[in-house]
Amino acid sequence: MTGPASGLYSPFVKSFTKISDSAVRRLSHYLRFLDDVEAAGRRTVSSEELAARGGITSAQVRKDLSHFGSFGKRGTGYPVTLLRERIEEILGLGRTWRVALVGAGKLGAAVFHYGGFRRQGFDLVAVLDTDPAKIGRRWGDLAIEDVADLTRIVKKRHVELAVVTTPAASAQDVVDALAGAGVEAILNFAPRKLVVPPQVTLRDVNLVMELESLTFALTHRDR
Amino acid sequence: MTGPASGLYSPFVKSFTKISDSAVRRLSHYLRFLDDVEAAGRRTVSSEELAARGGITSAQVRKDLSHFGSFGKRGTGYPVTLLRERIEEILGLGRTWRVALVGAGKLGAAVFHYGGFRRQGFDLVAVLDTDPAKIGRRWGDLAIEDVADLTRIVKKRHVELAVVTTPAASAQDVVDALAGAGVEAILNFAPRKLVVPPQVTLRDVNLVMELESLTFALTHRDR
DNA sequence: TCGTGTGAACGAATTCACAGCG
DNA sequence: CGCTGTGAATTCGTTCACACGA
Repeated sequence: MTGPASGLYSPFVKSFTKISDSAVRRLSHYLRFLDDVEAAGRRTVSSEELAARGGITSAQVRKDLSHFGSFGKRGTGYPVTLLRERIEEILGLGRTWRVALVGAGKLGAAVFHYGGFRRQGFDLVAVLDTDPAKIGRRWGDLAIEDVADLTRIVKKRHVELAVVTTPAASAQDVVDALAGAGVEAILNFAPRKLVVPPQVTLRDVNLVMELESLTFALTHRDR
Repeated sequence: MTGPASGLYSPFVKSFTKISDSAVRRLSHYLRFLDDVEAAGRRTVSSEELAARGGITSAQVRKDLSHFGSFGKRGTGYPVTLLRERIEEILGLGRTWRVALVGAGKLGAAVFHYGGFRRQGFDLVAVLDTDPAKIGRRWGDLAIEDVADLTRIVKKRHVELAVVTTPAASAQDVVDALAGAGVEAILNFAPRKLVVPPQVTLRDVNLVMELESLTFALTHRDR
């Protein structure tokens, strides 16, 4: 996909190495809005409308999208369906991703049951835990398997992406195993700073950090 | 830095309205590292060490801290305990915060059982749900209560902060009620863009968005 | 005319580099 | 000497403002 115009779905002639994190998040935003708008039967949408949600300006929307091509029509706006497809493609959602969930506790269960998961192209192919009481139990059409078999399972099922919901203490061991087995990206919910080799993309979600950013805001806002 | 030495615990003569979000997150980072270092019995720590975790430079660390005063000693580094206390104070952790949890599903349970919660000054004073089968059930020393009583409960118990783990469909109603009852900050896990009045600070955690930022990275990294 | 696409201007955040203090 | 604290330089992200095409 990255080279000069091979056919069809390859408009990415530039390398996008400099797209900021916040810009990527905004693309996710636009995507969700486009889903709504499309469901409502609208055919086109303006940058102004895309911006209306969340403190984004229309110029920002246009700039974001212009990094990836020009999808809009002057005087009209953006065609809803096309734009949705293009953003999905940009975000890498034009395919399914094989995901493993490590940690079958309450948080793992919450992730597992979370609807938007499978629907959006994420295919959960394994659930792993260390607890003998949980191993073998069925979650939907998957049986919980032993973390001891992680490497074998990841390799055999070509897991590309993992969600880690283990306790903090075991998280580093788990990501070492995941990285060793070839997993390319990890979403970590364990409240622990993890070290991963450079070829692995890691993202942390940390409840305490989020709460602290709230208490900071409350403490320092001018009243 | 901060103006002419008023006393003791009030070095905040300037308004910190311009501290960036990422800077606040880094403060949380430093705090966690300081906890470790302190537990290990160290007395001082350098900006270089504080930076070592996560792609932060030592200059960044010094700059971050310098916004709030000068806590370090040249040639020596920062005194661990003092710096920890100061960062806690900066983040608003010098007190406890009264928290309500709305949504007693799997995610709510995960948040509830999350250890680092109560330990770090967050005092959970209510758990609410709509499900009659759940209402009345005990979670630890709290009974799950009816969301219909939210306003009364929030007011009576002086809830300042709420964590929303309801399904997407009910999240907006819940935050409307929370905001109406005087809650000042909300951490939202429901996958829905929420509207809150300006005096309420809202933070979203969205699984799909996090996954999309991973698939974007995987799709566009140069191999 | 309307709204995109985009250079140019601006502003915010990070890094550099070094003076100065312990 | 070692390491902080901080202006200056730089990089990065956002907003402005308008030419241009549908």
